[in-house]
Amino acid sequence: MKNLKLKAARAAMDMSQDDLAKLCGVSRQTINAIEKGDYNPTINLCKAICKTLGKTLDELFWDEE
Amino acid sequence: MKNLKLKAARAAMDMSQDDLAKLCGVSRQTINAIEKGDYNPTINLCKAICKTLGKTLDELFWDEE
DNA sequence: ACAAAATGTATACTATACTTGACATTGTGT
DNA sequence: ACACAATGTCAAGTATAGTATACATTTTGT
Repeated sequence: MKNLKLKAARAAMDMSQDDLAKLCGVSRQTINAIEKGDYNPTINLCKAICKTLGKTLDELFWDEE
Repeated sequence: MKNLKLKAARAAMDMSQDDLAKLCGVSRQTINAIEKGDYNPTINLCKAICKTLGKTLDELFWDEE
C-alpha cells in the first residue's frame, strides 16, 4: 500500500523525491519505493524523513484503523 | 541507545520478551536486540510491537529532543 | 511543440535486519 | 540451596532493505 501521507507532506514542502532523498542520506529510488509501498523502511530512515519534513512518526507512518 | 520506553511498556503488560516476540511474529533475540538498541528495526515490526502493546509509534519509537 | 525536471521501473550488487540454535548469566519463587 | 523462567550474547545462515547505473514515462514550464 502506497504512502500518500508521505507524498503529500513532501509536496507541501515543495521537495522532489531526490531532494528528500539527499536530505535523508538515501537514494532517490529508496524514497520512491517507500512512497510506492514497495518496501518496509527501517525506523531510523522513517525518523530521518519525519524530521526533514517536520512531521512525527504517527503523522507519516501510523495507520489507524 | 537502549529503548527503555519499549521495555517499560512491555513490563506494564507483564510480558516477557519471548511473549512479545511470539505475538509479533519475530524471534526473542530480535526483541532483545531492539530493547538493547543493537539495531534498527523495520517500521512494520515497530507497528506490530506498538499494536501488541497498545501504544503508538510516537509513544515507543519517537525521541523528541 | 519542445525541453527539462520529476517520477516510475528494472537489474545486479552490497549491507544489514532477522532467524535458528546454543549456552551463560541473572532474576524470582519455594 | 535448588529449580526454572527470563534475559544477555555469540556465531552462521537467510531474507530483504537500500545502492548504483541506466532508461522510459509522465509532468511542468515556456
